[in-house]
Amino acid sequence: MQSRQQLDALASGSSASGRRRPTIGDVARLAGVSTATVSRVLSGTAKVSPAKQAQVMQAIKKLDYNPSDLTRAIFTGRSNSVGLLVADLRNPYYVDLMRGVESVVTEHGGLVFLASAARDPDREASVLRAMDAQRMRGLVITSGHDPIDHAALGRLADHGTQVVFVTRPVALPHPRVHSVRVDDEAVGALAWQHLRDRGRSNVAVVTQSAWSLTQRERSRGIRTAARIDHVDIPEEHITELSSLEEPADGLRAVIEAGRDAGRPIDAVFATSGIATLRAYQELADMGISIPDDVAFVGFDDFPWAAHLKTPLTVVTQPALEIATQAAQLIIDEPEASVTRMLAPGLTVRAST
Amino acid sequence: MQSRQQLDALASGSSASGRRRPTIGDVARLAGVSTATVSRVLSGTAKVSPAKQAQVMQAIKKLDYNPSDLTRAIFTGRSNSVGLLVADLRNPYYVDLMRGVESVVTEHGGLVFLASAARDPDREASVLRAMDAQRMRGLVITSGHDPIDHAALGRLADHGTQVVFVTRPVALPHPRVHSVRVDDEAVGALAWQHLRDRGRSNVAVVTQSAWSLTQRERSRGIRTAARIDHVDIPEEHITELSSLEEPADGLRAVIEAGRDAGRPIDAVFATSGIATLRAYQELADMGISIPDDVAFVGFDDFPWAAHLKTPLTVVTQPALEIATQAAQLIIDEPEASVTRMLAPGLTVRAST
DNA sequence: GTGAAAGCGCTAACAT
DNA sequence: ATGTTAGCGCTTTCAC
Repeated sequence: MQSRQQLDALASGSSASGRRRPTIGDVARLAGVSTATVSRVLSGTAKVSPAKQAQVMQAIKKLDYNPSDLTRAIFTGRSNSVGLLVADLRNPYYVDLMRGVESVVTEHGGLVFLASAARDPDREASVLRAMDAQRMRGLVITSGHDPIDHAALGRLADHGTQVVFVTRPVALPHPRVHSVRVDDEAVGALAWQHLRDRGRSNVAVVTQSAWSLTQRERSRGIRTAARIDHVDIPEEHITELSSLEEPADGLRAVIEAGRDAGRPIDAVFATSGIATLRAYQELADMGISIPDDVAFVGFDDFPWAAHLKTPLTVVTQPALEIATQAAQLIIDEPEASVTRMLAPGLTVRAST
Repeated sequence: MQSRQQLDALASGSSASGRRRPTIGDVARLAGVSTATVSRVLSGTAKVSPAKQAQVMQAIKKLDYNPSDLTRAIFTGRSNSVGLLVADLRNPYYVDLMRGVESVVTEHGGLVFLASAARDPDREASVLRAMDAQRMRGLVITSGHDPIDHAALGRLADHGTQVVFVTRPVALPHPRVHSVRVDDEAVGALAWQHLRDRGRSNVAVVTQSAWSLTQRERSRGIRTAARIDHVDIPEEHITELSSLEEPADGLRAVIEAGRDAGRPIDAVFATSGIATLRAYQELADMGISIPDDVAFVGFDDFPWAAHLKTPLTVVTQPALEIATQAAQLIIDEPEASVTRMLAPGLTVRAST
C-alpha cells in the first residue's frame, strides 16, 4: 500500500504532501548519468565534465534534492554532528557555551546535539549511549556530575569521537580526550587581589559543591593568593551550598560566627554562578549591606548583573572563547590530547 | 593502511584505542547466530528462543555493542532526533523551551539538535537544510525571523517531519505543521488589567519589533483590553526597540512627550524579554522611579527578576508546558494540524 | 571521465 | 523460531 501510494505521487509528479524524498538515483536518472557521477559532483572529489556537471546540478535543483547525512555518515563511520552535554541548562554560562559551540559547528556544516545530564548519573549514561549511537564527530562535556562515566567516554573516544572537557580537567588519559577551561586557581587569585585592593581581609567563600574539582581549585586559588599576602582564609570560612534551590545557609553561619567572635566577615566570594545567586540571596535575607558590610565578588557574568539592587562584581570566564576552542579542537582532530587553560577576567561593579 | 591498522587491532583483540566498532555481524558471529536474529533480540519484534536470546545478549555485552542509530534511521526514513531552532539563545525563555523539549525527547530515547538562526535568514536556511539532511522526526521552531522560509519548512513537513511552531501561529497550512503558544492577546489583557487595578491609565508599550506577529498581538491585546475599560492607548505610545543591544530610546521619546503634554506616562508594558531589559534600562537611565513614577510590567520571568533594584512584575508564558506539549506532539504524530493556545500567568512584584 | 557493482551496518521480507 | 537474501541511500573501488 505504502509503495503504491508513493508510486502514485511519483507518477503524478504532484507536489502533494507526503511525497517520497528524491534519492541520488532519482537525480542520476533525471540527469541521465550514473549515481557515481552524481556523488562525484556532490563531493567534488573527482573531476566531472562540465556538461554532466551542469546536468546534475540542474537535476538536483529541479528535484530539490538534499542528500541524507545519515547515509553519508555510514561510510566515514562518523557524522559531522557534535554533542554537547551540560549539567544544567539554567546556568547562563552554559548558554554562552552552547552559543559558541553551535556557532562554530554550524559554520562547518555540522549540527549540535544538546543534552542535559540534569545532574542524574542514569540520565547521563543513557544520553551518552544515545550519542554514541549517533557516531558523532565530537562531544563537548561539562557535566558537573562526578565521577563521570569514564568507561562510556573512553568507548566514545576509542570509536573515534573527540571528547572535550570544558570547565574541568581531562578525566581520563586518551589521545582523543581534551580539555579547555579557565585557570581556576587564577580565578580565586583574581578575586582575592581585588578584595585586598578594596581593603578587605576577612573573606568567606561559598562554593557550589565541595566535591567539584573546579570549585575546589577556585577556593584553593583564593586561599593561596591570600596566604601570599599573609592573610589566612580559614577552612571553616569555606561553605558549600546545601541545596541548589535555597539561599546559602552555610554562609549565614560563617557570618554569624564571625560577628560573635568580634571579627566580622567583610567580604564574600562565590565560586559558581549558582553559588553567586544563592549567596547574594542569603546576604539580602540577612539584611546585610553590600558593599558597606561585606564586599561581594561573584562568578560568571550574566545579563542582569548590572541591574541588581547592588550591581555585582564578578570574576568571569571567557565562555565564548572556551566554547570556540573546544569546537575547533573537534574539527581539527589533534593527534594527541591537548589541554588549554584560559585566563579569567574581572568585571568590577558596585558590590565591591 | 587504514584497513591494515584495523585488521591488526582486530587480530590482536586489543583494547587499544581507535579500534574498529563492533557491528551487528560481529555480534552474530560471536553468538553463533545470524544477523537477523541479533536484530530481532535488539528490537524485540519477533520471538527468539531463550537460549539464542541469552547468547546474543552475552555477545552484545561482551563486545559492548551499540547499534548505529544512523543506519537504523535509513530504513524507517527518519531518525528519532528532534530539531530545535531558536532565534536567540540568550533569551532565558528559549532556555526553558530547550529544557522542556530536551527532557521529553531524551525520555523517549531521542536526542535534540539545537541550532540558532541568530536572526540571520541565510543561517536559518542552511540550518534547515542541515536538519533536513538529518531526516529528523520533528522540528520545534521559534525563530523570530520573519518571514520564515516556508518552502524549506514545507519540504520538511512533506518529507514526514513534524513541524511545531512555538510562540507563534502556524505559518503554513499543512497536516504536519502545528503550533503551541501562549494566548498573546491574553498576555496584553492581563498586563492591562493589572495596571488598571493599580490605578494606572496612561500606558506606554515597548515592543521588540513591530513586524513580529506575536509582538503585535500582545500590544493589540493590551489596547483592546484598555478600550473595554474606556481607556485609550494611542498608537504613538507603542514603540519598537531600535536595537536589541541599546536601551529603548523610543520609550524615552514617548515619556518626554507625555510629560510635555502634561499627561505623563504612568505605566510601561514591555512585550518581550529583551524589550523588558531594554525598557528597564531606559527607565533607569532617565532616573525614573519605579513604581512611583511609572509602574512597570515586563514579559517572561527570569531568575534574577526578584533581585533587581526594583523587582519586576512580569506576565509569564508557561515555557516548560509549551515545550513539553510541542515535543509530545512530535512523538504523537497527529493526523492533522493542531493548534494549542495556553493561558499566560502574572507574577506580581514591586515594580507595580 | 564515467558507469557497474560492491559494499557501509542494519532491517524486513521470504524462506525453511 | 531462525537463516538467507534483498535492499535502505550513498560512496568508492575497479574497469573501461
